[in-house]
Amino acid sequence: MKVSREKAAQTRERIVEVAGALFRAKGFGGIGVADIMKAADLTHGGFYGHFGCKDDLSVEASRRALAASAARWRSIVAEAGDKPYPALLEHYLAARHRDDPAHGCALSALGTDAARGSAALRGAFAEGLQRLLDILTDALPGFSKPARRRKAVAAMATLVGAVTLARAVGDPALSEEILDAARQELRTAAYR
Amino acid sequence: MKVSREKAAQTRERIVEVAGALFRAKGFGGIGVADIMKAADLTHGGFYGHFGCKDDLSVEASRRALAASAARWRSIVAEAGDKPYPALLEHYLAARHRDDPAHGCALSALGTDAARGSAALRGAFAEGLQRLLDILTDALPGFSKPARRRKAVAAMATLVGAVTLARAVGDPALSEEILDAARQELRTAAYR
DNA sequence: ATTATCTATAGATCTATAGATAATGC
DNA sequence: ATTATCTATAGATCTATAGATAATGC
Repeated sequence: MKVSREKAAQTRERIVEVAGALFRAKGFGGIGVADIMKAADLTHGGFYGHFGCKDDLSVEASRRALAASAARWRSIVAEAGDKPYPALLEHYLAARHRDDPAHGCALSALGTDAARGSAALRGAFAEGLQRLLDILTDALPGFSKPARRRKAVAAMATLVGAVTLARAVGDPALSEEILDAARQELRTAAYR
Repeated sequence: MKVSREKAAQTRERIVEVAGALFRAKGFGGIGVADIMKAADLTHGGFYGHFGCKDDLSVEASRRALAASAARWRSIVAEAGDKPYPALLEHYLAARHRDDPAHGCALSALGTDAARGSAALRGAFAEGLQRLLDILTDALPGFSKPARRRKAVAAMATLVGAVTLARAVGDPALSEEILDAARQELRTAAYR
């Protein structure tokens, strides 16, 4: 059942795409190669024609997911006019984002998992984080460039921590409170 | 090889303690019941005399770890004199904390894992978080009680996000930058 | 002829259980 | 007699590989 070279490249893309969502939803260890391949309508054994091992896919899927987040952020900035920063906050701290980790930011979906991952994986996270920080630094109002960079780094920590905690606690009221508090404090810190 | 009832209670404590460290270091799925028992100098089969299933241990170990963090925070506040808030920041955002997840805060060691856990596990995380927020709210200077609570929630998100990201990125310079930025921004926001 | 995909399986690991063992405590 | 712990194992799952199959592309 061989397919064309072009189709094979598309198959590979599909594996990366599907894996990105499943990893974010269930963690790197929470989903197996066989189930990823099944979700991509392929058989288990075919995987190793595309990737050397599961970790290689983890790295590539993380890279892809973080690059997709950066692209989304850029389009939000482009559409937000003169107040891109609050627009990014609303986007990241939305209940929609909290409730759909599979299609959201890999930092808040896989942050603590990545810390235990390979050097290659952590490299992908560092690279992806830097690109998000670049966008956030440019989106912040006023201040000098170093001050905006510092504010961007701290804001990124707040965003990731808030969504992580909002997902980790069962209590819906507490979950809302976390997102609200982060939104309000970040906005105040930037526009005081 | 039966032991006394008292010894058995101590055995159970030891399992919870050892599991708390191993879960924080390797994630809930990253360490098995057999290895936890081996680390506690016991055999695999003995586990099920103390706990119904692995998830029960996850819940109890998380509860214990978060309660230990709260106790540590209280002693830091008690020793910090009139500036407890900066003392808590220094403690949490220290390189020592980042580099030793096994004995640090469960929120930044297991945050994204907890989000995928059972309702009982997420309940334990919510309860543990509330106790840390109580301490942080009391430690914050000035403002009204509701404003301090809001600042505490946002600060907690920043702390957890910063340590999570500092661990997730391979790059040591970026890791330091994250901790420094969080420290500086949080202190400024409280004492301006 | 090459190669993308599939079938089948080896080998490791993980949770949970059953039954045996031996020390405690009525 | 009770029970904390141990030995042994069932059953499921997971990564990775080997070899077969069938469509592509020289």
